[in-house]
Amino acid sequence: MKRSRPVISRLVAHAALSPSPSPTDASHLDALHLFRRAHRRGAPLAAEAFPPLLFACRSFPSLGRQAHALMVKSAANLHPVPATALLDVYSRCGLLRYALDVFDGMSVRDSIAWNALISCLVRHGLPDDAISAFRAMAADGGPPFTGFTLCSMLKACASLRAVRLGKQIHARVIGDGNDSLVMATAIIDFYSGCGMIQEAFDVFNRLNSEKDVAIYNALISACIQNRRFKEAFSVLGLVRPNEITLTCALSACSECLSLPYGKQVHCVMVRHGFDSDTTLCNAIVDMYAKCGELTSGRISFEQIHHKNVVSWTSMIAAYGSHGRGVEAWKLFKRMQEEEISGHVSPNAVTFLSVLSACGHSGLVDEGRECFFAMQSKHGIDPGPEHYACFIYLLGRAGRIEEAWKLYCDLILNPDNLTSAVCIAMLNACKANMDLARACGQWLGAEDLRRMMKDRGLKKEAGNSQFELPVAIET
DNA sequence: ATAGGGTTAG
Repeated sequence: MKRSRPVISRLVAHAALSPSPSPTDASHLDALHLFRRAHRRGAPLAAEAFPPLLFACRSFPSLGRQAHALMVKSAANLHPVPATALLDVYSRCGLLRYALDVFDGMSVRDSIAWNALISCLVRHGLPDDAISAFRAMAADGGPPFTGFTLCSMLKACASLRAVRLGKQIHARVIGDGNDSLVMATAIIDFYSGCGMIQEAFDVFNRLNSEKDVAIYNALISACIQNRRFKEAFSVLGLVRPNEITLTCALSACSECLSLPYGKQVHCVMVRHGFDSDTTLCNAIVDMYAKCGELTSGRISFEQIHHKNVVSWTSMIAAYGSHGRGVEAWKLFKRMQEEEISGHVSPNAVTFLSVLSACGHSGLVDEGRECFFAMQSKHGIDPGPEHYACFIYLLGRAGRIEEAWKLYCDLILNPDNLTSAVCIAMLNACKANMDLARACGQWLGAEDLRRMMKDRGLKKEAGNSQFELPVAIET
């Protein structure tokens, strides 16, 4: 069975064909090669072999599926340890369905298996299901909670703004005497997500232990999320920054339109040799674009070693917001050339950015091509926000009938009748009051109220500059 | 085998 069916060989060959753009991927590939050699020599597929193998599969989602097949062959999938590792790989690769199937198939579920499930649900934006799982875990016969469980639950509570449950968990953490930094960081992040900045500061100030950079980052991020930029910058002055600290700092600079401070952060980044961190580089591109320095943004973009989908999308969006639709479109085309060589592919946000850029510049044909290609070529279903953007584009270009037709198809499903869609259609109807009335007829009082509420929530804050009180520690 | 802090749109 070992030599005649070299599944791992094919699996690793497949990995070698696809490019490995980051050093992490490369080391994972090394691990896969090692596994292949052992497997070729006829080493038994012991259950212990799978967790490290699955760890290496994080970089290569298609391999996880094949590792799973090997686990079934050797019955390793019946052991909770490799099964949990498998669940986690599926979760990290965005394969929710497979992850849940693994959990359902487990006959023994310890705390770690439950934790991995809850973490998976939170990661996939299903906080309600995470809470249901949490309650199921608490039911008779379930394994006990651990700090891991409570950390994931705090995240679920933040995304639901479930203040009561979150506070109950906070109380439980105190009752357990769990005063770890990880837990405190999760609690700060929970209060921050619920808009309770004072509570976040209280947790931070009550800590007795030595603080690490992650908890400072959480506090800085909390200030920024709650628009307390001055405080964000003063906390920033208290910590030796890492890549994440600087990324936070940049988002504050972008929000405040503070170019001089953004440049300082850029300098600190270079001095610390953090320029291989793609996320940080993406924030640099965004900061320059938001502060009006499009060319500096472009230069920074070109210098990113391992551009990911966010890098490309940020630059496309930068051109779009500067009214440079043609440049945005060109970059989108170039991105797709890179896609053919296997590096990156556009996601839903990319398409929205392209549609928006085309809309601002009146590129109707390009916008239409983009809208239809996202489904047919890339298998991404447009959400209501894509429809809204496309309808807006068509309306601005005077293609009211085309917009109307799209709108009528769209709202056959009431879930699509979002405020953005209605506003876009009403905008398109400006030149045609009969259509505007027809459009308005679809809306009940509830919808109108919802629309106005949504508009209120999304109102842009005014852009003003202010002096920043401290300098960054280098 | 599971947990904390980060970037993209409207």
